[in-house]
Amino acid sequence: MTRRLPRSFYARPATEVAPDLLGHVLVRALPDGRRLAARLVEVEAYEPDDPGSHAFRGMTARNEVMFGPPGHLYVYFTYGMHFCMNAVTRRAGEGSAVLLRAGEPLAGLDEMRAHRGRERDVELCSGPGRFTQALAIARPENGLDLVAGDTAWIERGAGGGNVGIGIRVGVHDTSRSWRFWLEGNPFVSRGRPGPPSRKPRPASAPAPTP
DNA sequence: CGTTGGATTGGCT
DNA sequence: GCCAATCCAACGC
Repeated sequence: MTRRLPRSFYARPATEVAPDLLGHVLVRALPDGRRLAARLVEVEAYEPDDPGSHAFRGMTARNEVMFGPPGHLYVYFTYGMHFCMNAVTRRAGEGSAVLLRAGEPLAGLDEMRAHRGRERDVELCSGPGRFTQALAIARPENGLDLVAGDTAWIERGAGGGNVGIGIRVGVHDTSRSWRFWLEGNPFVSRGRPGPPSRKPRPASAPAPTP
């Protein structure tokens, strides 16, 4: 039996691949042979013709992996200090991917703690920048093959759980609710959007005075 | 060529 | 809740 997700899994629209990835397990093999693993609990889809996507304005040196064949890892650098990782979807030339935003640590937690400089489990992989740091994924890992490579891959997991759906973090587009997470999972990132967290107060009521 | 702000995080008010 | 950190891609002139 094969545990690794095949190329065909990724060769679909990102909006289909993204929710299907929840519950599967991202495995990272370090150069020294040690393995780290985390269950995917939060992802976001980025499609062609999607103004929120890096691929929207065409291929550049930065996003060229997004336009390559599916099942590869697209890693980019942002805010001058963080890396984010995506699984490339659709067919070569189409420019689409799924951002891996958060994971539940399963194996190699001590390595993750060392990479992160943090102790608590919930601070290891709960956020796109944290996730890449915990798994030691950066510029050199951009473009690696998740299907045929031996550096990182995604294995079938238990899946399951209710899937929460909301707008993507940092993308001001309320018409595309392409953020997916495992409802109630404590390892989901602190991303602001999703369901409204505060009840509206009557307009006539006085503002709360703390 | 200069400016702007980002698919973020962590620390401080 | 607010904001600095710190690089660089995208865009305007």
